[in-house]
Amino acid sequence: MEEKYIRYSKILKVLADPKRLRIVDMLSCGELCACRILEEFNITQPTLSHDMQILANAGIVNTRRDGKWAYYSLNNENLDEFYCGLKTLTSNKSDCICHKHLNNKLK
Amino acid sequence: MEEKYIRYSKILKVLADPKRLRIVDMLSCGELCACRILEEFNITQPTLSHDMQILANAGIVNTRRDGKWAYYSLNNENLDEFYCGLKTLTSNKSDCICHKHLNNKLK
DNA sequence: ATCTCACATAGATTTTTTTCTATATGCTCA
DNA sequence: TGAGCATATAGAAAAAAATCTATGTGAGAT
Repeated sequence: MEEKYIRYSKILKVLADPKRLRIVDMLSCGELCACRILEEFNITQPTLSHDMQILANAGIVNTRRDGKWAYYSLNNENLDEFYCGLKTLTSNKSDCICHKHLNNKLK
Repeated sequence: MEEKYIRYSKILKVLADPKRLRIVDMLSCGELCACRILEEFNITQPTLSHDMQILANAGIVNTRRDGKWAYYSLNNENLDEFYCGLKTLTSNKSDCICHKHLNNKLK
């Protein structure tokens, strides 16, 4: 199996969970503290910690430690690259919104 | 949990498998017969059949039966909607490549 | 220094997913 | 009609993921 399918499927797997998806949505408008995220879910703290690690390992979120608090934010660069690449992968090549966007940028 | 997260995560889960992702890539340039897809993988026929059902149930591929052959193609309408919605979901709202694209189309 | 609070880690259990073998279905052609 | 082929379904086994309880760690406050 080509490496790119494995790479993309790993990120997809990380996003393929309702609560992780909701976490990403919550972070889409800015950084949040772990305790703030936890408030929104009916899960235990270790479960959230585990999920945040999964998101961080996949390069989807950045982690920042401040004293005893942990702050998370989206890694937008990686996310955009992922979306673009995924769309390219599964679109009829040479007619990709991603390419159009990049081309516009280059003009 | 809001319904939209569940809905998107179901589709993400379906795509979160290297071989299914590769199948989608193979189909991105046109319809293929099941037997043609099977040639590319080291899996048994029932495994492929199962995966194609998963892809079809998620609305990612269309199925067409012709005699004893099964043909599959991408459901591009659903896929585009999915990409767009996912990007919107996880992007800082009001600054979405998807919106820009749609706006351009409308002009 | 020690207590508390926020978070991380370990380990176990349950649930879900993958993928196989065996078999059924249903079409086509001699 | 019956043989052969492509695909689907059933059921089981194995692998992976989710999520809990218990406990560890490290920072800040008293």
